[in-house]
Amino acid sequence: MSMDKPSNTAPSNTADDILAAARSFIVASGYNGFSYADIAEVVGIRKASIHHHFPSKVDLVQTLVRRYLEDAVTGMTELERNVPDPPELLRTYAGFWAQCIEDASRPICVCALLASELPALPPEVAVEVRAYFQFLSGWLTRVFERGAEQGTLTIAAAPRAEAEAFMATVHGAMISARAYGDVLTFGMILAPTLQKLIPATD
Amino acid sequence: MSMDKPSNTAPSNTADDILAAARSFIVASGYNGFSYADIAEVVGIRKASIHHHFPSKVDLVQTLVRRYLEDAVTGMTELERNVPDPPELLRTYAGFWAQCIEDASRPICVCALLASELPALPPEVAVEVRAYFQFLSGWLTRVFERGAEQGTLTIAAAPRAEAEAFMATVHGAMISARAYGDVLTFGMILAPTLQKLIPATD
DNA sequence: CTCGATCTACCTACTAGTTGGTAGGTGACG
DNA sequence: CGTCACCTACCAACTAGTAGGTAGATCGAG
Repeated sequence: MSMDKPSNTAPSNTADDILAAARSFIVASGYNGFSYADIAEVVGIRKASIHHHFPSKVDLVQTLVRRYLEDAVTGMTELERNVPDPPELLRTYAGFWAQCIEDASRPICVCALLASELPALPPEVAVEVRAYFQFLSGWLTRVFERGAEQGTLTIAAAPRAEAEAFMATVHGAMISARAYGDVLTFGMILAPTLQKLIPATD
Repeated sequence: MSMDKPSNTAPSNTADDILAAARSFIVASGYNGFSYADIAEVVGIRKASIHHHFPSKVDLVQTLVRRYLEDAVTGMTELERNVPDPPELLRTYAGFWAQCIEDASRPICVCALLASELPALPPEVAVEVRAYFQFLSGWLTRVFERGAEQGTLTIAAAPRAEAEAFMATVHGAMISARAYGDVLTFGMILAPTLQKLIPATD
């Protein structure tokens, strides 16, 4: 199997290209909205070659979502180190997605989209999507707990409930932006949401 | 398989059966998540017969979403006549969906799901989905306007923004409930959301 | 240094099954 | 009679996935 060091023989980025293509298809139309043929065309290889990197579609999407979660974990960890203030943390998180939607680089969260069609997902993928929600909800819960302790966030219910509500609003705002075809909708929705959570200071 | 005849003189309800089957498939897995063969099996007719009622898949889903919107319009109008109080209106709306999710009868809003995969939808369907969002947002905006005038709703931003935020939270909460596989999640999310909007009366 | 074994990344060609959709026929009924 | 609702029997295109082959890089042994 693989005891080799990937340090020198790195240039095979085809697997990453496949994952990137798959992600762009998934955020456009979900798990059933793309085929190996679609990916083959944009990556520039033959359909069968995809199976060399990802034996089945389940493997491909499972890898994709797992990596998506890993990126979220590292991203949130880094964000928290740079920006320790709970209100600023929420603002930065919301601002990140506002930016992603406005420049169309990531018009919606992969896991939010996949969760909406979760009953139809292969179980291997479903479990990864669920893990993403649990991680994000846990992270937000800790932010709200800290904000409540410090008095820097105004919360009316348990931190867990506030975190789930905040996450739901973010995901719903992505969907609304998509429904209206208006990238500014996301920011319009998050503004009052953040305003209610952050005591007026200025 | 049996040729049981609809001896009751009712008009052909096959079209409605097809629409009902399509809806249950769509809420499970989206536009690309079902086929004419799937519908034929649960309705108990042959695949080709569906084309007699709905010439194409686009016709079928377009009819479905249009009727979904019509039902929403009549439902909201009736609701507003019975329950004129803005806070109670929001509570009833949220409670309706909480009930639908808990008894699994409508585990998610058809249009919220379709909106998430909107770029992949046929334009005829996309326009109906957009119309649903516009109607619901408009209705909620009027509720928030009235609540703000009366002082029965505590809003921090423009009624339109509050309405969009509320709608987004409802849709996001549906997705979270689905992601966690926990029907009580929806209610947990809506509780603090409503609490913030409705001034304490006790 | 060279020979061959092995591995990687890709290919052509194919399979079995599914997709939405069509053509044309049949029996019931007013 | 014609219309309606449904049928059988198709179709071309597409689905994920498989079989087997090839060019080139790598590597260890003689």
